[in-house]
Amino acid sequence: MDLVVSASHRGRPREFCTENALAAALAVFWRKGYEGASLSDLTDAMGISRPSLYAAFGNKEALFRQALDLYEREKMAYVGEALAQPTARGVAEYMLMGALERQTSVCDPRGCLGVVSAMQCGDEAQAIRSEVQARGAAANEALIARFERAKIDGDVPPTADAGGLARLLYAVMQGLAMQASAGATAAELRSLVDTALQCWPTR
Amino acid sequence: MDLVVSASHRGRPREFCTENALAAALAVFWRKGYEGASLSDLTDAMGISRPSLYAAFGNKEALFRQALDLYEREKMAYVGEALAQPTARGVAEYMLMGALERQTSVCDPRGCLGVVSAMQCGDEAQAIRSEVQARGAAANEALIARFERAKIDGDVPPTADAGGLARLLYAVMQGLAMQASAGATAAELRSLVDTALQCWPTR
DNA sequence: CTAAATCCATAACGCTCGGTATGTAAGTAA
DNA sequence: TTACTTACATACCGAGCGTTATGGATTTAG
Repeated sequence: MDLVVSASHRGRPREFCTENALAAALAVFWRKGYEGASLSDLTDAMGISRPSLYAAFGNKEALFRQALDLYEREKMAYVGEALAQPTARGVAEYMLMGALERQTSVCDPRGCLGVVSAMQCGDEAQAIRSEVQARGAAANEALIARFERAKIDGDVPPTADAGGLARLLYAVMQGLAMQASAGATAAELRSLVDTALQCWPTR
Repeated sequence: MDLVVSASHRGRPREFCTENALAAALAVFWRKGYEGASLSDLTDAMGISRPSLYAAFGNKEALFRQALDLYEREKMAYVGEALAQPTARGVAEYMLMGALERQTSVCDPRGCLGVVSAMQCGDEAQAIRSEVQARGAAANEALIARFERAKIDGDVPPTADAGGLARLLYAVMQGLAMQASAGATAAELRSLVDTALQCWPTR
């Protein structure tokens, strides 16, 4: 049990940047999903060999989890900002506009890593599926809590269903991601978001 | 080129019912998606051997298409009925209630065969993905046309965006299917649908 | 300079995949 | 019965999967 974690670089130093490699892996998972991304796809995009991948990241599942962390940290930051908006409508606006901006970005893949990976049903990927679904459920819970608070704030009518509003908003965002990855144009996605915001209550 | 299609059963008759076998295959595809369903999964559920499957249905892709036809014919019939409703709100109500009923059925798998299969990204399954997306796009176009007519009927305000309404409704249904296959309870799905209908314009 | 440690490259492992060749059983038509 | 047609059962194919064993290259520690 060697617990020496000293950063003294003994032995040959690695020849690639793990952060860049992880970003490349994220792009592959994002485009193809967890099971759709083969190790050859990953190593090709990362520019490293299979043993290097296993030495640096553990295995495919661990690599995916790290890519998912990076994705949430860098690409889903707007969700946290949305929850901090002062009104329920502001939350919905920030969420939908953030999602629209993300889905119409020209440099990132279409679709949502969480959405595409949560739909994978392979027998072996059940753990991944559960993990992604758990993270989505946590975000949904945060949305519900935010709308509950909005009821107290008088921000939405006290008869409103906070859980229903949260799940509806979440469903629209999931559908937005699906239609984006199905090839909808930016104008079509924008019309979807605009209409959703026109329909959103308590303007 | 033997064009004799006479139903004279020459040779050994097959020992299984193709309709039952196709229904069993549909259940497997529905639960696991196109790529997630292996030939072993399919033959086990259908109770037939691999060569029998290929003789009766062609190959895995052809089998999926036939299962998809069966699915649309038997499980998505409510979409056509929805489009025939007299008002735009009636269309939305019928669509969402039909989807809710489907997703909360106790005898069928959760989720939507189209949704789960459209998210498969494997290199080989691109044709399947395109096929499913094309069918979804056709349904979306029908929805758009229906809401355009609703504008003429004075059913929705003339300033409304028919395309936006159609894509929004479609997105809510996609999100509903996703949350259903992610394990949401019937009550949660019902709250989603109820809230969506409360938000729907021109009540 | 030697020894230990760490990384890279190649190739292989066992497994599952979709699809098929082969031989036999079961039915009809003469 | 005899010939022919069709379906079933078994076993196999080549390819791709995630993972790892092996050996050489490159660095630091003593």
